[in-house]
Amino acid sequence: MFEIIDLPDKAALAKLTTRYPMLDVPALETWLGLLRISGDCMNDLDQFLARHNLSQRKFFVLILLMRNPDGLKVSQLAEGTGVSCATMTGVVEGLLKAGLITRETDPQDRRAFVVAITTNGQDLLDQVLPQHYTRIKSITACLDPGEQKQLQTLLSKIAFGLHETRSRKL
Amino acid sequence: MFEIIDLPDKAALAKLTTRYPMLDVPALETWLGLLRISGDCMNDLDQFLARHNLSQRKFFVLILLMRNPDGLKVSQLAEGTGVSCATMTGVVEGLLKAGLITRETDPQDRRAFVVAITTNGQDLLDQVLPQHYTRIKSITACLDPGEQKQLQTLLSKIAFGLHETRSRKL
DNA sequence: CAAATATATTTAGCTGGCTAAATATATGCC
DNA sequence: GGCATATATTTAGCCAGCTAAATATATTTG
Repeated sequence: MFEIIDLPDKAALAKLTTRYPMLDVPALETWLGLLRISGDCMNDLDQFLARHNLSQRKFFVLILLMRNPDGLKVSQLAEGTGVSCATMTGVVEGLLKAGLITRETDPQDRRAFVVAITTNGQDLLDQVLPQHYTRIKSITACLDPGEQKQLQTLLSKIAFGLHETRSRKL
Repeated sequence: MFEIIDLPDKAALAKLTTRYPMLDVPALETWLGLLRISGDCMNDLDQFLARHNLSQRKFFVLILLMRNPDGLKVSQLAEGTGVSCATMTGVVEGLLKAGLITRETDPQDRRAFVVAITTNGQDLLDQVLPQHYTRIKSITACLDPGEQKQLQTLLSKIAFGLHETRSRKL
């Protein structure tokens, strides 16, 4: 997790700039601010979910399964939550043990397993998601609708800049 | 790492709202957007640093040591980069092996070690930081100075909202 | 001054990522 | 039909976090 506590102050930044003239202080502050705040949000999410014995990964898997009542293959879960199949095997293992999902062989493809949410799993989501959504509403409550739109626009510009930077192979 | 690939579309969100009426769709979109983009930036940073055989943690440690030429204790490094002392022991181990830092007993406190950056370590930073700062400038280049200020303001409102939410123990 | 407490670091063992290789099954192409 | 290739999953082994307990040294206090 990104968690710089000891951020440079103005004096430190000035010194850095003499050593590294390409340093754009406002750009760095913007970037640091983004990663810092979002890191805090991420930690907060982890702590909230931990109270329900869930990790981010398990939580996302349950949500994906709720959206797909016919079940999903392990590989689809891996792709949908951005981890490898090997990792997803472990996540599925944990959720199975907790009784939150089922895993059955796919009648269409005997290589594959179809994973589906159980009543217990849905009950857990029905308990966690209302709190989760209430928290998210509270976290963003300081932004009026216009500001939320603004933030999303600015973030998408960053996403574009990131994409550009990568395609320029910097 | 936060990495939801399969975000809900409008139809899925509408369905969710009927099940969970407290769901504020724009708030959720704002929050998801923030964590998504910053997750992408984080992955990008990891990949960039990996090309120089550095992790985020090692990188931050080297930067802290550059800012503190007289060296820092293991506990100070742990605190400054947001990990436990136990974890920092491992990070220091790796940096020692790579010849980027030194570790000597503190003459003032024989329980402690003082860690300092070596010439090799500084040379590595002198190679990595210019690229790093150039990349950050490029990533944020789509935002003019006013927009950068705006983004920072909006982010600090989120930080405030997060703090409020936590102190309300939601 | 000696005992209790606090601080600095390390060790051991856990968790949850990862990749690469193994296994099983499907699919495509002669 | 049968071989080559592709896909789905698991296993094994690595890395980097974490906490709790161990060790060593400082500091405080009766």
